[in-house]
Amino acid sequence: MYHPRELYPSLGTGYRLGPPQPGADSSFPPALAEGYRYPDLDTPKLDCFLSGIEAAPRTLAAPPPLPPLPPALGTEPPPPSAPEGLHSLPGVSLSLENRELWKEFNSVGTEMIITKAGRRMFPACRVSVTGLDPEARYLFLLDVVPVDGARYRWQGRRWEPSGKAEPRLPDRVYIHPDSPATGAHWMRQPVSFHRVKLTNSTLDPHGHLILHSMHKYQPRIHLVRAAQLCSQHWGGVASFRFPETTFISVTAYQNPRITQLKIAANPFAKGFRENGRNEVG
DNA sequence: TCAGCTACCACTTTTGAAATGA
DNA sequence: ATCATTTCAAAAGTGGTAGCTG
Repeated sequence: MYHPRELYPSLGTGYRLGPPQPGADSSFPPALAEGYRYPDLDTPKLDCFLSGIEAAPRTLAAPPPLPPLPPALGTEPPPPSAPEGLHSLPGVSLSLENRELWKEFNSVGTEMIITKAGRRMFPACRVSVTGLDPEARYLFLLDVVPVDGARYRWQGRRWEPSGKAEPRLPDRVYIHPDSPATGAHWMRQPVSFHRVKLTNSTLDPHGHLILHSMHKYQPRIHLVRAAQLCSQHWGGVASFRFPETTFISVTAYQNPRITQLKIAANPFAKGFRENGRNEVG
């Protein structure tokens, strides 16, 4: 048993993404790879946790793009039983563990607070995985991508598009702190991304995922078969997204029903429940 | 003027080191 | 001496809100 946090103390944060290096051994045609970014290994932070591991090559192979994103928040029919995704890892599947909670939020229109210092997502993305090679090593990654090219505005009762989206911000990816770990490790128990933090600070120095406020986003989870964090040759890639995890980023909650749901479901907000801070008497 | 953002507040859970016990 | 459990203070995570800003 190894202890990833000791080996890679910087793991669990997000890293700036950059384009594939020329000459990378991509398994996919350039056209399909377009739009997908990879950890930029030039960042000092990444170099930091790479020290001590083998001198790793600097480019990761490219998975193909994901299918089109779902329709407007809160208006879509119930999602299919399986997440949409693309595989070069045959037999591997992911399921959203806290799907019922996500569906509850999604039925109202999920909002996620973003702050300068970084705010966790609630609900968090928690998935269980099957079909991995128990002996092989894998990386688990999470990123958040814009759903469309619109900015949104809360109009008292619903979210409505309100102009063009802000220019896209630098892509970052969150590397699950257990990465890399064996398939047996990942399949042993659900994989939680509850430590992911979202920020609206474009100059964020902490590696949090940078988003624009009042924009609609979709989290994606990527599973990469690779012995090392920065292995030159990926043994395969599977990318997943769950339509019910779509959300709008805000700096303050707009929909009171979302506030109620957050208070009811998030243990840290217990003080705001009726039998908590607001209790009369 | 006002929508959106920030800092701070009170409250809660989580974390980890120290103390204690077997 | 070692390991497991308990205790407790500090850190971190919540939404509310007043005030600021462009």
